[in-house]
Amino acid sequence: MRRSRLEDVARLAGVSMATVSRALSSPELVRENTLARVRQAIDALGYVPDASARTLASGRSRTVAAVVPTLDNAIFSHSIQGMQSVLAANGYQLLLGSHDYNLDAEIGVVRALAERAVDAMVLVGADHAPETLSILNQSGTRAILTWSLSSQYPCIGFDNFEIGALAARHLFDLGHRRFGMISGIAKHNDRARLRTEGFLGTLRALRAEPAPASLCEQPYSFAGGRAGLRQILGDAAGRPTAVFCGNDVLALGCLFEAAAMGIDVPGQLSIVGCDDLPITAEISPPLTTIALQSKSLGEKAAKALMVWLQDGIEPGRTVLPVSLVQRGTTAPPPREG
Amino acid sequence: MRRSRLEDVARLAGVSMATVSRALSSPELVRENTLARVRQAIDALGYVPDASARTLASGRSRTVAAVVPTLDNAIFSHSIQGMQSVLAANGYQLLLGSHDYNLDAEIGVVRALAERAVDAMVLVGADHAPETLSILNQSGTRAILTWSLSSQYPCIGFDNFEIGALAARHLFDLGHRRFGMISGIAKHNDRARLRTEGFLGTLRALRAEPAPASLCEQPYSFAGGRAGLRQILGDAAGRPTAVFCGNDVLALGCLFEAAAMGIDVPGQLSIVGCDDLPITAEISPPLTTIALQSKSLGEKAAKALMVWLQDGIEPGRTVLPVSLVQRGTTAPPPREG
DNA sequence: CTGAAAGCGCTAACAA
DNA sequence: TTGTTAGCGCTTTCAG
Repeated sequence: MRRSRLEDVARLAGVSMATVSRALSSPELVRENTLARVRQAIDALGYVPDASARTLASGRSRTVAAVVPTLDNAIFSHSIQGMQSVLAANGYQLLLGSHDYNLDAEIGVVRALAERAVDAMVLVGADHAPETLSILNQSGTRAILTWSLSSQYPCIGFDNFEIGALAARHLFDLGHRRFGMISGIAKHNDRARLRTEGFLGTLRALRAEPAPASLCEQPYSFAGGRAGLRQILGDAAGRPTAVFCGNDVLALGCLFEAAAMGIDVPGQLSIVGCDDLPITAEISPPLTTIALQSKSLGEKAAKALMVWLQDGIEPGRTVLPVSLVQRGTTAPPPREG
Repeated sequence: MRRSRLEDVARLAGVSMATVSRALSSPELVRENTLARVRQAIDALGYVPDASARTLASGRSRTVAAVVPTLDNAIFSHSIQGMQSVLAANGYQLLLGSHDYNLDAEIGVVRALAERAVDAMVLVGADHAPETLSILNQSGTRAILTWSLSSQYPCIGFDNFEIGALAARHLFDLGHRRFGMISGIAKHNDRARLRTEGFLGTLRALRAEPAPASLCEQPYSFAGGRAGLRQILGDAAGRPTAVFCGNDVLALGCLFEAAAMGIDVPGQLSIVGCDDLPITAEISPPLTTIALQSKSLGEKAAKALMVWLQDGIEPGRTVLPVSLVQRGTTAPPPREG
């Protein structure tokens, strides 16, 4: 028993294919009575429309693609979850791709997705291979950048420089003068780069720039945070009293390592993270972090996309607020002794 | 300048459309020389094939859909990440849906996805609305169940009853005799139900079944775990000395609440979780939990799907191993006094 | 090894 | 308000 088609429904309902098509996509154009007959026929046959035919004929796929570095980080899975809800509520589906922080891999993912004739694509960050952009261009796929800000493309994100600056000012104001930073891998990642620049630039202006030995890059994992702390604590001499981590996962790793090393937090060492993952408020001591609201980012990006696709209004540049949440891992530095 | 089509490539290369089509999907059927000319034309025009046309004509979309309760739980985002990698490596794309643990919402999601003419669908659990199954049936979409086991459908998952049993035996063997359980919401969730049954059934056989007051259901969140502990600790009289939580998020919430209440873990209370999230090994005390390997589940499900789609071999019923990892939150019960 | 031609199932003018 | 009809861009027999 083969899958039923529009024609079968039309025959059973005693109307034309066009009417069934309208009943499906613009019911307001069909008389009440006819509509009922069509719906009955659809139920009776268990008719399921074929999206590829619909896409081919209409030129719109009602599908949006999102390409993220990884789903293993809660901030991305949360923002995807937020996007997904909004999209589904508008009858759109989400195609997903990931590239594990590799912009060359991203090219292939974007190409594969562009072939799918998606109506729009969501990318993370402002760093992309030229080829990625040209594929988007040649296939005529609309794109929106998230997490970062851009002057060239529609975007919705955070001021990552300001995030670093916020951390710097908070720690400086507490009285710290010797700083360290554990950044994510900066290559292929403008968010990581800008946070570092914001942190260091602000400290420089305050005449408190850390020594290069107090800076390091680590992969976004607990292990990375642990290794980072060990690395920047190298020599006991100019040892930092405060460290800013590129995100909460690094900060948590750093905190765990401090505990393992018997370093009191925040007594001997202050730690600031970024993202405000739910767990950061629960552990002990709770983590001082910079709140980003990733879920809201996803929802807002999806909403902007819906407006773009449905009303043709291209999204501009939206800057989402960031704020430092002081909790238990920051305090004034220990007295020199 | 409009997007170029197969016909444009054919004209430029001086061959027929059929040859270009073959050059793309079965290059081994085309003479070396011709192939080169076609490839050159493709590059020159920046030709990107249209997947909807290809899908309509061939009946295969090279797209797989996954429907999960939520991406907010790391176990699902990890398994999706695992699936995604395997799929991408085989030239398949992943369409994503979620329903927030609501099986009625799942119907709509599955319908929307089935319309997309996906080649196969991955569902979570064995609990599904009859309508969900009939949509899959009528649209001829192949489906595989994950996380749970089923005798009716291809599946790859865990023996959730055994998970509960494992926790029960571990705690009983440590000497505990008064037990509590904080389950996830069992409605619409066979995993939660079976874990509870495994736990209670095993204790019953050991003549140590907990009182109903020591059992509760909570949403999968830290707040749920906290509320759960407060609830089952109600009366100090028959207060449990050990509690099994439906997953690690609940267990973590439970652990946080115990800390807040000044209850020593594991001195006064033992806690067992399930999932083995990375964080459970890092916090203090580290959580005793049941390891599930969610990423591997996703990869294996995707691989089974690839075999099904490419070689026509329907996957059977795969049971993935589970094992209890004893860490710091379980110990013998306190001495009565 | 290559070409011609018939659809795949649906939408969107245009007509009625 | 409804029907007729011509494609959408590609794959795939079937011939040659």
